[in-house]
Amino acid sequence: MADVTVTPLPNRSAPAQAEVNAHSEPSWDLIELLFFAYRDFVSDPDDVLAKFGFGRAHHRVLHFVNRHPGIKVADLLDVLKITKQSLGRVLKQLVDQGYVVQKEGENDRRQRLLYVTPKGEQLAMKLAGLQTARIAGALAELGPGAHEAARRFLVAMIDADGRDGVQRLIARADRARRPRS
Amino acid sequence: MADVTVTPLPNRSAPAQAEVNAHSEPSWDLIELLFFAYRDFVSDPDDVLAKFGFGRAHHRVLHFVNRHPGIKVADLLDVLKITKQSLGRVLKQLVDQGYVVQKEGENDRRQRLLYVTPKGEQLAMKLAGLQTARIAGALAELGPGAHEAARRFLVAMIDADGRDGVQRLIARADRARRPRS
DNA sequence: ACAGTTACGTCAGCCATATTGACATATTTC
DNA sequence: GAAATATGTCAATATGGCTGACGTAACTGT
Repeated sequence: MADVTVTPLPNRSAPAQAEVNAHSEPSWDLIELLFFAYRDFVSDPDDVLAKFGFGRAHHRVLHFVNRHPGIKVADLLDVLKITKQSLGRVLKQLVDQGYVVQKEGENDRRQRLLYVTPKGEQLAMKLAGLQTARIAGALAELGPGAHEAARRFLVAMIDADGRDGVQRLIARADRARRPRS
Repeated sequence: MADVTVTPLPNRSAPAQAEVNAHSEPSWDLIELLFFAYRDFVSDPDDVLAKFGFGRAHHRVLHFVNRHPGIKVADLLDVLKITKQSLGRVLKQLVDQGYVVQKEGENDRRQRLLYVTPKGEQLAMKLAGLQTARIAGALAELGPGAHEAARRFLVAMIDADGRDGVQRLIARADRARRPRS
């Protein structure tokens, strides 16, 4: 595919964009900015986690357990899109070291519902704080409405069929962590 | 590295709570949306790459060599922030299989300047096309100005000290790939 | 009540990608 | 000519994915 045709496209940093599609010039700027932004975004937590002997995998598990107290193992697997074997390794470490606890489900005693301990919550919140600081710094540089613009862009970047699920997940988590508000 | 000191923070959630480093409620929505959006963003190329026996590492190398014809190995290492040993493995595969070629530097014959072959360019453009399609689809759902808003947000998310370098990199690449415009 | 399904765990092995550290080889620079 | 630079390579190690197979407890439906 793709003759790399030289389309002049005087797309300076001005507003009013070109309608880009697969046949036209790639969106080099956003492709690369996503790469760099995401790399830096995860680097802050990485540094802290390294001191605990943890990695990114632990972060993701801890994060979603913190956000979804009582989440089922199966649901966590679904969110992370990894196998139970992969999850098992990091989850075991988090449990053994007292960051996460497992409780039997009340209705269904096969389930191992996951909760963060106070120690786990502390770490999770610390990591979230780092990422929030970066986000807040970025949004502060931009005008009001930047938060909403970023949110809408990111939502639109998610697979169409997973989009609603993700948004429901986020909304549900907001309620879960704020039981009596 | 920041004592995690208490910071009272009248937290209406359950027991013994939350010390956010960033003295405010975490930006849960953007934190999670970045995770999901980026995961889907890289999944399209991943699927194609798998058919070639390549992975994400190959994609990154191919991408930046394509964008920066004649890039020095040292500069590529700097952009990717990996070690030369890590680069060496994937680069060797790309060279052996005819996606990338190395040429001696004219001024400095120690350098091995990197270029994509036509075959390499074709693959790089195919992958960029997939990511561009996703981006274009997202931007099309949002109003005009969404591209610029996304660009500014992502730039602001990059480490302050790397930001200028990244933007110069992108601008330079735009010129490099468009020699006779 | 029993068969089948579900939720979860675990053992074993493989692969990709990253790391550190040491060393080798040209080549350029001072 | 010595030192610094650009690159390559060998070896060992860690992390975090994967597949496949198997096990066990608990729920579900006829």
